[in-house]
Formats: sequence, structure tokens, C-alpha cells
Amino acid sequence: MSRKATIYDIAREAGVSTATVTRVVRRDPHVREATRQRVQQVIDAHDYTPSLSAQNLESGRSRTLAVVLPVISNLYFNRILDAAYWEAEKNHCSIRLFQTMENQAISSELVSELIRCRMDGVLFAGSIWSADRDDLNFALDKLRKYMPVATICPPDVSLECICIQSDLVNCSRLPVRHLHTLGHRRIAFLGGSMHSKDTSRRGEGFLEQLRLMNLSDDPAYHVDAGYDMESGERAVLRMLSGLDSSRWPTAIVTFNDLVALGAMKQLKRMGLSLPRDMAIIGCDNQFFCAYTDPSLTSVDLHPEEMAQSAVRELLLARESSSRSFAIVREATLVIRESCGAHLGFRRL
Amino acid sequence: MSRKATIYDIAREAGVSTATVTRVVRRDPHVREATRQRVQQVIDAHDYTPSLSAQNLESGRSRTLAVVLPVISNLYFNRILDAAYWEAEKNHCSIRLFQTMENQAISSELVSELIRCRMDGVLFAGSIWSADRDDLNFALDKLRKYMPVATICPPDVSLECICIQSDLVNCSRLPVRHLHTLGHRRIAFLGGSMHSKDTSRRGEGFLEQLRLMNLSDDPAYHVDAGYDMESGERAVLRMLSGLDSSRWPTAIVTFNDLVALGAMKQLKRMGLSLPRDMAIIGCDNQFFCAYTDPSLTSVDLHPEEMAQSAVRELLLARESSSRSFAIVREATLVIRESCGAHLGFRRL
DNA sequence: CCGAGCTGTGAAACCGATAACATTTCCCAA
DNA sequence: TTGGGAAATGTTATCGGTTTCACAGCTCGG
Repeated sequence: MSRKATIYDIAREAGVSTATVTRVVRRDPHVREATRQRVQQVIDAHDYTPSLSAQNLESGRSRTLAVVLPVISNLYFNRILDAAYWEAEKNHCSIRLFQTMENQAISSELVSELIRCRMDGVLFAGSIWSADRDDLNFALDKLRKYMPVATICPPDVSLECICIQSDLVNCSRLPVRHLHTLGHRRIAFLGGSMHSKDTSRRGEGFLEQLRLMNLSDDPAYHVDAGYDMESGERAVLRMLSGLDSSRWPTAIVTFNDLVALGAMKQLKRMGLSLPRDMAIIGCDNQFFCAYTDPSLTSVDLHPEEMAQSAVRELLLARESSSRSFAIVREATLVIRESCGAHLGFRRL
Repeated sequence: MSRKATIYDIAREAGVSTATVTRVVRRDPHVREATRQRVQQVIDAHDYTPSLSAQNLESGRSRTLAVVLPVISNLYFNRILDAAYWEAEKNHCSIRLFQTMENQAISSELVSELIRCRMDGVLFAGSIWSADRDDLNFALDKLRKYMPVATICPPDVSLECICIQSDLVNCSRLPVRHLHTLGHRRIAFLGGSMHSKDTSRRGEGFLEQLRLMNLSDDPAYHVDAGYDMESGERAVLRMLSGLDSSRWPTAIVTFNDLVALGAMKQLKRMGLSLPRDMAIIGCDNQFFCAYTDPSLTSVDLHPEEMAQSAVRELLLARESSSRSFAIVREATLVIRESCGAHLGFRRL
């Protein structure tokens, strides 16, 4: 590994001071043309570029935003990271990723690490949903002293930071309404955790919506489960095997598309024909939704746009003092085949 | 935003020199217990952590590895990034992501940027497959002067760097053998680009394998296409509609699982029953393979392990001078339902 | 012919740490 | 008591930039 040329090397070789080299690099007009050219030649000859570390030290910022999320292999978070990346890129910033795994709370180590790295801002997505409120606010307060903080979170969580809230109302309302219109009256919800403060509260919103529409909120129709395909399979099995088939729900709403994928597999394994015997709606509108069999109707929360807003607000807040406020991006329902709407299906 | 306490603040308040503060922070034993405690108290009171930028400047390294890939939304690269992240994490390093998009060549801007950031190493995955050899070697040579370079690439590309090669041989051989065993003789390949130097050369390897086994390598069975689901749909349509149904292949191998997903959709739309009327094999063994209908047999190249090796080797090379060498992780075939093996299906 | 006002350039402080080296303190044996 | 050596602590240069300020040289009006 050869040593990288420094500004001193360039200055010496060009017979000028380092100040002049900086001026040339930064395109400062107060440099005589002849000098500029001479310096530029030396710069080119050595492929000189100023050291990021030195610049960061001098400026006191890192031009880097932290993105904290549970896992990137989950497509929802993958989309958030991707969108954050491009929005940061557009603003000449980079992203530093932190994966917290199932361990969803913000640890004090993470807080220290974020401060140590002198991040220009931090975006939490998902990793804080289940944290204890007091711990969380303590951590956020500490962080907010040093950098702007944004979160992508369910709307009930009123945290002292930039909150990009997912549209929980429509996330529940749209699928239930759609199914209701198609004649369904017994609608189940699978996945996530419904009664703890865990998850994004999709389950709770769903229950509220059922009651609002005078539909049964029989607990037998609500199975807590995880967030992946295996959870979906198990949840369907657990729910249906515990019920007389006359009481089976006619439609299932799932926590996300992965759970839906597992559920569909299990339903088919049990000999049901989809969407005839069971309608199903996922959430997140993942890329594979159009390619399942039947293709999967799903709610899109538009995580990309939320991430984009979050990054934009963080970069803005960097300049001015950061206030607390919330932004909501409306959810939309993408209708495909899994509820039979394309066939003109109507229950009863 | 309040100013972060510096080592000078701590030193002054604790009535010691900065050297002693450093010693306390770094757990140097040559500090009297009483002093240590006094300093530690001040440190705790201010949440002091040494500035990363300053440390980076001083040490001349960034403790950061660059990972360069086309897009993270592609699950293959997503897995690479994820594995690289954890391996770096384990070694107290972070990852800086660069997405090159469809623009696959290494641009000279990227090279400058990598050098500017004083990366401790760089891993290229996918972004270099299609680059012009001369441009590529020029860029890599330049980079290698300043940091170790690793690539995850097809085996033919003998680049002057740490090459983690995907197992192209088995990647082609395993599916063809499997299909041959099941009685298939007319096997098609869809996706990627077969005849240019583009892509990972999966297509070429496939052709070789066909010839090796005395199977037809009729060009009508090889459709260049993209890397996504839409490409899969179009490719199937193009191939089959151009052939008399008596000459249709009985099995399809695809560039990756996304193409397979699209192909399956199109095949079903054309009224074929899978796997009875057409066997299909994907590549990458993505998470959804077990949940397609029928579940998808797929080749796993183990990108996680390749990324892990790459990161490990980069970190090793950082210490010693970096040599050029290659490592291959064998590919494996994960057999599911899409070829009918579970039904004891045999053609002819 | 002098000084005000530019323009171009350099010297030096600073950003926040680390580490080599210097110095002080302390303890104990002579 | 003192001297030697180890232990504890301080001083200072350095990493590679940026920026402020001072100043030299030049132009031009009076």
C-alpha cells in the first residue's frame, strides 16, 4: 500500500502554500490563472484528493446519516434503506447502516456509537417500536442533543423527534372495506403481535376497524405470530384447526406479505382453493405479490417515500434547530387476484 | 445541537493532561486507580467518547470497507451486503455502500471517491462483470495501490485481486444433471445475456454443460433476457411462441429465481401445469423459493459465505501486503417440487 | 508621487485525537 | 537520608486538511 499524497506534498512540489492548494481544489476564484494551472498539474499527477477524515475533523461533521433498522433482509426495511441511500446520495451524504436484529430496543451502546461517529442525523425504522417508552425517550433525548433524529413509526408513538408516521388508519381500513364490499363478514388477522405494544400496531388498528364496521372481532380470528413465512403457515394451521369449519373466516388479512405467503401455502396444503375458499390480503406490496398464485392483494405503505422524507428532513434539520413534527404518507391498497375481485366474486 | 465534549474539556475538568484521558479511555494499566476514577467520572458526566474523525485522521485508516454492487433491492446482492455487514461488524469495522445501478462499469469517479474516503478495502460484487477488461484492470491497479481489493465474480475473470469466485461449473452442471436424471432432453435457458461478456456467464456454462452431456444446444432454447420477473415472462412467451409445440423444451433453467418466478407465471397463464408440463429450476435459492407454487428447485451459490470470505480476506490483507488469489465456494442444488422429483416424475 | 483599495499568496492556528518521549513522583533498598 | 528505578503523568509533534488574518505587490485616482 503506497502512501497517499497529502496537501503538503502537493504544496511543496508546486512551490506554493497549502492554502493555495485548498483554493485550487475548492475552485476559489482568488487564484491567479498561472498558479492555478501549475498546482492543478501537480494534483493531477498524483491523483490527489483531500482526505475525508481530515475534512470531517475540521468541519466537525461526517456527512453521514445513520439508518437503524432490525434487518435489511426484510424487504420492507430493504426498501427503506435503498430509498434513504439515494436521497442521501443526492445530497452528497452517505449512509451508515446499523442492524439491531430482533433485539429491538435502542441500546445505550448504540447511542454512544452514534455520538462517537458524529453522525449528521439518525433515522430509526422499526427498531424502536417495542422499546420501553421511558428508555426510548431517554435515549432519544440524549441523541437529540447532538444530532437530528427521525423515526418511521406507527402514528400513536408521539416521540420527540421528526416522526414519519405510517398510515395505520388506511392500512387497516382499506383491506377491511375491500373485503366487506366483496361480501366477507368473518375476517381474520394473522401475524405480528396484536395485544402487546410490540410491532407496528397493525393488528390493533385492524380490530378497531372491524368494530367500526360492526364485524365480529372474535379473538379466535386473531392469531399472534411472527413476521415471516413460517409464522404464516403455523398461524393458519393453529387458527383453522381450532375452529369448526362452519365458523372459519372467509378472509384473512396478514401482518405482511411474508406471512401471507406462508398462509397461502398452508391453505393450499389443506386443499383450499384461492381465492374461492379464502380471500387473503397482505401488507407491504412486495415485489413478489404480482407473482404469487393467485397474485396477492396488498397494502402499500410507501416506505420509500417515508424514508425519502425522513432523510430530507434530517438534512434540513442539520442546518436549523430541529423541531418535532409528524408527516404521514397515505397507504394505498393494490388490488390483485387473491380476493377474487377480478372475478366479480361476492360472498353471500 | 450542543457541542460535543472533547478530550481537552475532559482533561481540563479532571485536572489532568489529555494523555491521561486517552490512557483511561483505552484502559491503559499505567494509571493510578484514584486518577482513573476521577477521570472516568468526568467522562461519564459528559458522555464523552473520542471522535471517530480524529481517530481516523490520526491512524490513517477509516475502519470502513466499501461494498460496491448494482442494487441492494436485488436479493442476491442484499444477501451479500448483509453478510459483509456482519463480518465487518465482528471485526469492529463498518460498511460503506455504493450502488452502481445498471451502469456496471467502475467509473473513474468511483475510484477517486473510494480513495478519497480512505477505505480500508473494497469489495466489488456484480458491478464489474460487464466492464471492459482494460478499463477494469486500470481502475483496479489504481485502487490496489491504496487498499486491498476483492471481487465476487465468475471464475474466468482472472483479475489482479482477491477473487471470490462463484462456482460456475456446478451452477450449470447440477441443474442439467438433475433434469437429465429425470429424463429431460430438451432443456432451455432463460435470462441474463448469453453471448456477451455480460452477466455472470451462467448462460455460457450452461451451454457447455449441455454439449458435454450430448444434449441439444439449439439456440431456439436460449433466450437472452434481463434479470427480473418481467424478463422471465417475456422470455417464455418469446421462446414458446416461436416454436411448434412438439419442439417445446420440457424443462427450463433460468438465470435466477426472479426470472423463474416470471416464467412460472407466464407458463401457468398459457395453461401449462407445473411441474407436469414443464420443469423449472431457478438460481440463488431465494427465501420465496419454498413458497412458490410449485416450490422452486434452485441453485444456491452461497453468496453469504462468499461475502464473508471476501471481508475476512480484505481485513487480513490490510495488515500484510495483499496478494492475488482465488477462493471458490461450491454451489449446491436445493431440490423442491418444480421438477417433479418429489413425485417420482420421469420424462419418457 | 503618495496612499487607498484590490488581488494573490503565505503563515499559523485549529479541528480532536494519539504516541513518542520527557519529566515528575514515589517507593524501597543501601 | 539518599539514590536508583519503576510507575504515573505531562509535553509536544503529528495526522491532513481549512480558515483567518496579515502582508506584499499592483493599479489607479488625486
